[in-house]
Amino acid sequence: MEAIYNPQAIEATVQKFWTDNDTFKAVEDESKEKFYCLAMFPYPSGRLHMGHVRNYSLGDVIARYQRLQGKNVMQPMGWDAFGLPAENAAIKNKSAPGKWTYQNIDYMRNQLKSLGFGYDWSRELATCKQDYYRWEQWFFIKLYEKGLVYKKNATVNWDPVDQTVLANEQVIDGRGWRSGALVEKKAIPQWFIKITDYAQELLDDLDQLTDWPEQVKTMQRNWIGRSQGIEMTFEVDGLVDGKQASFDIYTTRPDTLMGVTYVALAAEHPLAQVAAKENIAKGDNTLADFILECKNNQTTEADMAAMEKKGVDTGLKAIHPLTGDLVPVWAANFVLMDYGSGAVMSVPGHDQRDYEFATKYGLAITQVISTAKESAQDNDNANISDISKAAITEKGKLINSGEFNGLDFEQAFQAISDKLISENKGKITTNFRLRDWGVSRQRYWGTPIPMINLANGESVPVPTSELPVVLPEDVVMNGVTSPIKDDPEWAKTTFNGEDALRETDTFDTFMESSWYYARYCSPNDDSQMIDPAKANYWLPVDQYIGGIEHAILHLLYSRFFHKLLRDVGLVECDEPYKKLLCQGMVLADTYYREAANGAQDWIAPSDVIVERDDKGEVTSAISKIDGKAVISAGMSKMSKSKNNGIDPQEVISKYGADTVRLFIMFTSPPEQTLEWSDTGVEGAHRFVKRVYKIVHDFIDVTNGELPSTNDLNLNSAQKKLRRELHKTIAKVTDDIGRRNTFNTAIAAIMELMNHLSKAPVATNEDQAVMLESLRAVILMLTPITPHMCHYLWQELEQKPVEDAQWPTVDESALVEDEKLIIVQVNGKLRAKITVAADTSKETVETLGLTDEHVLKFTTGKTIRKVIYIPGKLLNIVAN
RNA sequence: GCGGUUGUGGCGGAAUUGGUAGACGCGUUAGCUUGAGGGGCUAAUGAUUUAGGUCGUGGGGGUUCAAGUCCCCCCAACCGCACCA
Repeated sequence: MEAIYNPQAIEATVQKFWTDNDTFKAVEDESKEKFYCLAMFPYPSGRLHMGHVRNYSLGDVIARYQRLQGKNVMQPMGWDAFGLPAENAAIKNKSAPGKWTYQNIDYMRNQLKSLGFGYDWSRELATCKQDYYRWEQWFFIKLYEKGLVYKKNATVNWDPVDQTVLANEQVIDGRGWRSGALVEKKAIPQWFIKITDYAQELLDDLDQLTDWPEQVKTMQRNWIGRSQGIEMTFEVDGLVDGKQASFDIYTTRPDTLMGVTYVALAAEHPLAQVAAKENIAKGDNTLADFILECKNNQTTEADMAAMEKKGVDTGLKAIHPLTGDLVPVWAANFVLMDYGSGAVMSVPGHDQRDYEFATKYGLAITQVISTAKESAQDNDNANISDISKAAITEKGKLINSGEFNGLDFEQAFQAISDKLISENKGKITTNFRLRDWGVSRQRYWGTPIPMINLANGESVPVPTSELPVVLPEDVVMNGVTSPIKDDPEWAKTTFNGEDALRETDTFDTFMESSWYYARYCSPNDDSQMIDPAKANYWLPVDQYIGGIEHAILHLLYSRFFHKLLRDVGLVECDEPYKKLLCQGMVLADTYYREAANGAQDWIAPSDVIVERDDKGEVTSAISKIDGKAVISAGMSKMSKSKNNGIDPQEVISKYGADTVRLFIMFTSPPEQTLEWSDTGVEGAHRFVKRVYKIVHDFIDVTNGELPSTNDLNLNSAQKKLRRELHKTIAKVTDDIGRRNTFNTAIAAIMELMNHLSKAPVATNEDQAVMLESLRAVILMLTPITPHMCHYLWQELEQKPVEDAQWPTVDESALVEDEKLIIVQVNGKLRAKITVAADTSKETVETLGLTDEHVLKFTTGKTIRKVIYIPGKLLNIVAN
């Protein structure tokens, strides 16, 4: 065994061993408990970034730990290969998205291998390959046949100059990123999947997910947004366009119905459009202009919330369904046609947005709810609700509401809905905030939607015998239009002998990522989407790991897809992911200089030297290149735009993959952000070298002849060391297996190592305890630094560590014969006393009360109370 | 704006059930070691102090014998918001 740790040589050798021996090939085996460990597959963007390294290190640590626990582990890997960046890169490089994607996959696969992740590469898949997406097309048709798919008009971002649809991220400050043109809203026909049919089940089944973070479940609950309310019809006074007109409104606050002073319609609402025409006829263009202006509004919720709330009176009057009063009908930019019915009732007295709107436009504000807060006699009046200053949004008793006065929220809900129902003007409904899933994208690099548009305007599915609808890969991107939309020949087809055109839209890439976890169970099956026997062995995924940014959309779509798969009989369980871990982002220092034009010139952290004072506090930072000062902007997410990305490849070649993995697992708990630190990496490297050295020195000192472990007679120092060892095994097992706090597990191993490096190895007993300890240290580190541990285990045991067993705790080693008791006076630490473990409560109290340090604080005072927490703490209350 | 999260030494973080705040690591300081390496080892390291103590977990209040941990109010930063993945 080499005396000097050489990670490059060890890692290459060990990786070859794993490949040659198919170490991580997973085979169904009913006799063993299975463990399916999955980290979210990457988008093949070119190179791995630290976020990937963190994600996959977490997965690999868990997978290897479970394997040492004796489980039959499957850990697959693949590529989320469709998406927008490939199109952008193809335009930039004048290449085809497919070619770029496959090159990236080849490069990144090698990077993953160099990090030593234990994947079953025989299960690798790429979503852009037709043997994958053909089953997605097949499944979409199944859903169509089940009535879960429909087509409707929906709004997209339209770039009027490039004549193309833009993704939200391609719209910057309301303008197209390439053309700079003001982006418009445009309604085009698109395909939707009825996720709302499953809204209740998606909500209810969150309760089954006991091993998911509470925050993710809360976010999903809020996103699904179940509410109970009333849907009612408002009639329009008089005739509109010569006809009777009405519109529907949903509200969760029917108790405030008597406070409605106006109603608001979306600018695109048909009634607003008609009113605009009628107003023009009367010479008033205000409404028409406003509707035109709203065409340029952004559609994202965040933009909507941020923008100024504006509206225009349509001139129409609606009839209040209970009072019969006429209320003005406004068109407003904050009401969206795509949400609900495209109309809202406005209660400025009890809704803050309505309040601001009414104040701005001089609309009436009526108070119909009185709260306890408001009537409280409180002269400080800091929290008193005052209708003259703001809306009262709390629930309370009804006032100014005629026959409903005095009712509370529940009573009013009941009474008002009863009345509306009896007059046939409304009904109680359950509403979901969740909207159906629009899966159409007007882009090229995605799964072609397997539908055919007939001459008569109808759409029909592609016959399954004609699947897959193949996406051509040998294309040229012009930067604007999708190649399959550009090519008039591609869409041409026939249906029942008649000429017809294929759908040229492609699927949202969330479609592919919604079922890949299931395809991994039978990735090469060319006769079916999923092999139910195999899927039912492996599923659900026992541990899923990914970024918190996927907490809502990906995880919700994928839960939905799983239920769809279940309902066509391909899988049995109700949920795809049993346990979920959401890792935090990876941050790095950021530095910049002011450029001449005032912009920030971002400087890579590797080009910066920081200077410190003698307390270790950072005083300044200078550039390595020119020695001049740079400005520190603190820590931010590693990104191209801030030029603060650390290339995993460079760190691996300098320190080895084991060091990178150890640093990442040690520096932060998994769900927190991780701050990159070069000195921290060096610290991790030092530890790896220490472990290597202690095993090397042990083998050296014992001359390869392992000590006898029978009939040992340990002295107290040896017993103490053994107690430390078994305490560490217990802690590490709990930290990795239950808590997923790898940082504290590693800290505990480091602490043990600090004891071990001071322990003697002179006698057989010394060596026996040391051997037991080193075996445990290697095993406990195997999930984290697998290459070194494989090598050391081979040296020590002449066997592959991957087939070893996780160490077990010897309870008898944990028994302590002495306890440290903390003695407090009035809750403040005053003394520490050591007593035999079986000392009685009375004795400890006497010892505590007569301790000289305690007496200093109790003399002249009366002892009021003595609290004893056995074996831990004694608190004396005296005054 | 809405929803979610986070806030502890010079820094990353620990404290799992309300019971010694600061484990482990980084940095810094001092010492030892001819030391082939991005060295090794030993020790110190929250602030303050009259050296008895006192103060200290984003800020303010509260509950308790005891609060980083529980409750109320506030502040700041970060993530998501349906066409980035």
